[in-house]
Amino acid sequence: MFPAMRVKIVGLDPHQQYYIAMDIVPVDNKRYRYVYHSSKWMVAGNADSPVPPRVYIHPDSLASGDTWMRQVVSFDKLKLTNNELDDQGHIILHSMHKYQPRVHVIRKDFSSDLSPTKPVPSGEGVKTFSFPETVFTTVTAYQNQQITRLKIDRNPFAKGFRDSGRNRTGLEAIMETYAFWRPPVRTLTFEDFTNMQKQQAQPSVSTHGSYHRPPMLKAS
Amino acid sequence: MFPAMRVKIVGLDPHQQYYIAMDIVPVDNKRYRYVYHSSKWMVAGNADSPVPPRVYIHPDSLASGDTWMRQVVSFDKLKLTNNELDDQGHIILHSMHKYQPRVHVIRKDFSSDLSPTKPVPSGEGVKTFSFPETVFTTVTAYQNQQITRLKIDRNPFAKGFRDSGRNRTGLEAIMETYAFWRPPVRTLTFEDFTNMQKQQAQPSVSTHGSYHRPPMLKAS
DNA sequence: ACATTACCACCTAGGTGGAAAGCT
DNA sequence: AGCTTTCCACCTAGGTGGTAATGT
Repeated sequence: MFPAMRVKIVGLDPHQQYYIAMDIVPVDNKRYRYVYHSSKWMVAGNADSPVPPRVYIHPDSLASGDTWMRQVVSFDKLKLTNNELDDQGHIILHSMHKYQPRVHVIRKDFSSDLSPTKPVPSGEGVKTFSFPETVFTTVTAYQNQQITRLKIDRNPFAKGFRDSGRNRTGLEAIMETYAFWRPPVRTLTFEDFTNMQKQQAQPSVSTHGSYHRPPMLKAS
Repeated sequence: MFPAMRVKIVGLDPHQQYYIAMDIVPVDNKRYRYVYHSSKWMVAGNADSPVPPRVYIHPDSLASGDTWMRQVVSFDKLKLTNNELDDQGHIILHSMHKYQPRVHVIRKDFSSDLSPTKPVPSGEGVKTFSFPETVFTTVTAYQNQQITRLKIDRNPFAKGFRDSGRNRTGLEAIMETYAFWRPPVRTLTFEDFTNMQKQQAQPSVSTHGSYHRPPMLKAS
């Protein structure tokens, strides 16, 4: 998944162990198509039947609150597929649907059975964050030349497609629309976990930067 | 370091956490040179002054006994250098000296301060294994065409130097001398850790395969 | 004389979008 | 017609020994 979600976490108990995981949930029950002349995604019927949900457990799991808070937690190894029979542990999504990634912070002593193929448990000891500006629409081929250009310009692995001599003003115009020229780091805030026993903390969530339009994800 | 040391571990407490680490210690106090006409390493004076010892902590650390025992533990990411000012965390060795790798299994509750730059602690809760057939002589350039050929034939990254059409009988002759046509997996055996409280276990060590001659390691 | 370094071509391994073919 | 798959060139990133230059 590119650009990758990156989060910064504060307020964990430094000595407590946590898993961090991501899943991706449908935004609505619709299927979409892209209409060229209006440059918009339009509803094109009801969603396909749901697929078995999967969870991406961050590879640094299990780690202490201290370890998690000292780094930017990046989900750049998370992979998407539209193959419902996938056996590579990738997250399975339908193409041409809208989705929302969620970040879960799971206290170790709470996670009885965290698994890539089971839904993330919920309750005390699990905090879930989602950022509305990270909603995206899945595709198998890009529908919009501006998205393609952004991918090529931002992703080191697409360097071979860069046209260094091309018009830069057009690019700058895109940057005004798509504000992730650097994929932003989001911040997940907890009340001090020490208080959390008595008082159910209300996590506050702040965001840096925003997607004014959903990035498209190409399934591979 | 190629070929990499690979070990199989049995007899750990499945629920106990362990570090696994490797260090490399001098075999003697001598410096060597290779004599072509006799195809032998000869003593060429006393060893250079020792360098600050370093420890390679296996990247899967910390893990449970269960996790360690389920896999072959490979040290293929361990790197050597002759640069005494190295800041990449590589193990520092003198060229043209003889060395012996050691594998350490360290119970978590025993390791007060395991660090890449501190000697491995010793005592109850730490078991150290070494295999005499893994002694090697360090070089900056290979001294022996047979070693070069083995490296090229066995290391996927050296495929570019393979001469697929060359004489195979010569190669087979080498295989009889150097028995690591596949780098062997060594077995580290513990008495059940559950007994270890009362009775100081005497680890028994078994080896599969052997180096009849030391492999040379090229510093990079 | 011999050991070491710097740079190189050549690999492994894997992440990109393009183009053409295939599917529905 | 629109979406998906397959294969490809082109990258990043990094592990090989060879070779020529450089120490010592």
